[in-house]
Amino acid sequence: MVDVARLAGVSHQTVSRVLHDSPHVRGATRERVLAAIRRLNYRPNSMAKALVTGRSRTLGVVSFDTTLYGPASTLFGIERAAHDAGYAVSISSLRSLNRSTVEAAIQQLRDQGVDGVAVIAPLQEGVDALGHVQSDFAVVAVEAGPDASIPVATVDHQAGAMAATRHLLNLGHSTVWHLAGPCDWKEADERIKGWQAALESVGARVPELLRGDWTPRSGYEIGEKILEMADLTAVFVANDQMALGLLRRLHEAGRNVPRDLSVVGFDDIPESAYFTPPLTTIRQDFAELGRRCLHTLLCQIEGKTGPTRVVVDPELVVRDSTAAPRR
Amino acid sequence: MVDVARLAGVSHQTVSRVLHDSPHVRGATRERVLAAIRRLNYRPNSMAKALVTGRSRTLGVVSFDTTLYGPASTLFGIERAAHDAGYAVSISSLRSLNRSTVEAAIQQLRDQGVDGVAVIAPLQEGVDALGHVQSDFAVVAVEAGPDASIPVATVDHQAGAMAATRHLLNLGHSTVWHLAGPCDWKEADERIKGWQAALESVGARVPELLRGDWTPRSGYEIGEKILEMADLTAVFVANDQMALGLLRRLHEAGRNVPRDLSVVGFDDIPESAYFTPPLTTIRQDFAELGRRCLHTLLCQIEGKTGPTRVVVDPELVVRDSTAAPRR
DNA sequence: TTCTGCATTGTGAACGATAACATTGCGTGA
DNA sequence: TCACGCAATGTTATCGTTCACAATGCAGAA
Repeated sequence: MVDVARLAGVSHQTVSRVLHDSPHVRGATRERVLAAIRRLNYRPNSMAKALVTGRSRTLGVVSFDTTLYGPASTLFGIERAAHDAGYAVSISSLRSLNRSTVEAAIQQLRDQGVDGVAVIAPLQEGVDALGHVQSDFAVVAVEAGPDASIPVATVDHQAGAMAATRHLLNLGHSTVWHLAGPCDWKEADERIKGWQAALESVGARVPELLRGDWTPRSGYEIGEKILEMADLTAVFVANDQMALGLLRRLHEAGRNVPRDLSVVGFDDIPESAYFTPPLTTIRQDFAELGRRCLHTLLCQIEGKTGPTRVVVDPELVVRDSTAAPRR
Repeated sequence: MVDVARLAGVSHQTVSRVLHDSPHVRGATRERVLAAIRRLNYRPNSMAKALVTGRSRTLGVVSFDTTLYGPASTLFGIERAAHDAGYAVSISSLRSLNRSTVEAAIQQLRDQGVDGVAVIAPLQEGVDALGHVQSDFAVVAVEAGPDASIPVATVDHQAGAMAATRHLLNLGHSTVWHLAGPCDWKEADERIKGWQAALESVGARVPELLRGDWTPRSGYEIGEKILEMADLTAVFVANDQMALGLLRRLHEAGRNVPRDLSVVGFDDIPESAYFTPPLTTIRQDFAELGRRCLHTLLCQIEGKTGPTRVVVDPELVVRDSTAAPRR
């Protein structure tokens, strides 16, 4: 910067002013400085700037290391929105999600100088950790369920689950079974609640809950059980990967979906439309989630009052895995 | 830091020495300083440190914005390895991959102060951009094909394609068709080369190339063509998603895989084992790729001579989508 | 005793920017 | 004509570190 100043015959402060479009610079001076900047191929040092301003224009994202479609899509949604807002994004992906790992990740990002962090913390344990971050630091939780003590951005899993369940009930199924995600996952809980509420609202029986772990394998294994249940005509599966495993098991057993059994998934991963049969599912708009999440975070950073709770609506996508029950 | 120094009754330099485990500090002094650090909950400011040392211990990853399994897995592989090496990771995901976007992304990360970048640049255009970064900056290209002018880490796509093709030939197919990825992708090119080489090495006819765009949809659409080809008994598809689309189309037309037609994919996405039928495919070890890639990058940063070309071997996973041809 | 040498600690100047305040020069109204 | 105000620019301190070197104290050797 002083080199630029020298070449342009001004002080470094004037260079700084040109860089910030300050109105207190004469046109001719501005031109000279800009020419010098180009000539020397000068690039401002963002770390020096961050040191003095206390803002790095960098955001952190803590995410759960996974090949799951949801978290990865959310991460990219946030990155895109952050980039558009002129923020850089640092990531920290966790091998295991619990209070100490989440706290450590946040601390590490903070030490690194980020202005705020988004935590993709779908597990209850992850949410708990967030209650304890110092309140002078901007944090937003993604997918943290409805009762977190800090700002949250989330898809409305209950609404999605209700839409899925209602769709099956409307087709004429007397009740709907549910293959849920693992216990400690907030999204799994919310989807269970939505499913229950939909059944109860029409007075349908609430069958025993089935538990998977999000993997196709677990869907396949639960398929074993499902094959033995004579009265089962409709299943709402908590994600598309498990639904895939289930479809596979049913196919192996010679059961026809949707004739013998209707299946609805959740997520709408890119593969779902090409399953056998193409899967009826709930689509989540992760890009929108990322945008809204970022907005919340920026409001906190800038000290503005932003939304403390952001909810994105999911959407039912009807394909060929659902039909009226056989009589 | 001066607060800590004052509390411990030493100079800021001594605090710095304690932080760096310098041997020139008396045990008692060290203890006093450490106590002060704990007492004040002092955290070093990494940006101030970066400003003076010129190293930020942060790496950049430029990736192509996508939900594709490969790039996302590679990113996480790199992040994990970087984290273990004590480096933070900043990401910049591109909407479109061409020379100017790649150059801009690298420049932006550089301005941000990263010590080096890994570019996940599977397109020829992306690779071209890398030829022009200043040579004083550490860059490694991931999946950039074999002829790049800078260090490269890549899966051996040719070997993978050869393994897939040979597997089909060994089953007794007289030749193997290939549903390739889009033209400008290096991985697509390499897989084509491997396929051709495998066919030529046994004197088999090299059939007309089929082109998709990695999406399940394109696999489905090419399926239309494939249905009309009477002499086609085996297809090597350049990724699992397209293979899924193809399987779907074949299923709709009543063709049985593998009885009527054998299919091999590439990637081994988590869903592949549960396709109908479970897909024979080529597995890529993205975690290993990330590790090796990071090692190359760190060697450059530290001025050591590291590998200039890293190749990770893929692995054939045989499932149920391949069989001997009907006679 | 006095000097040398090493272990330990301190001092001041970077690093590259912004912030706050100081200075200069010029047009303007009394 | 002269003080005043404002526009344009310059000066100096500061952010929180590390680096290079200076200074101190004490033990052992001459």
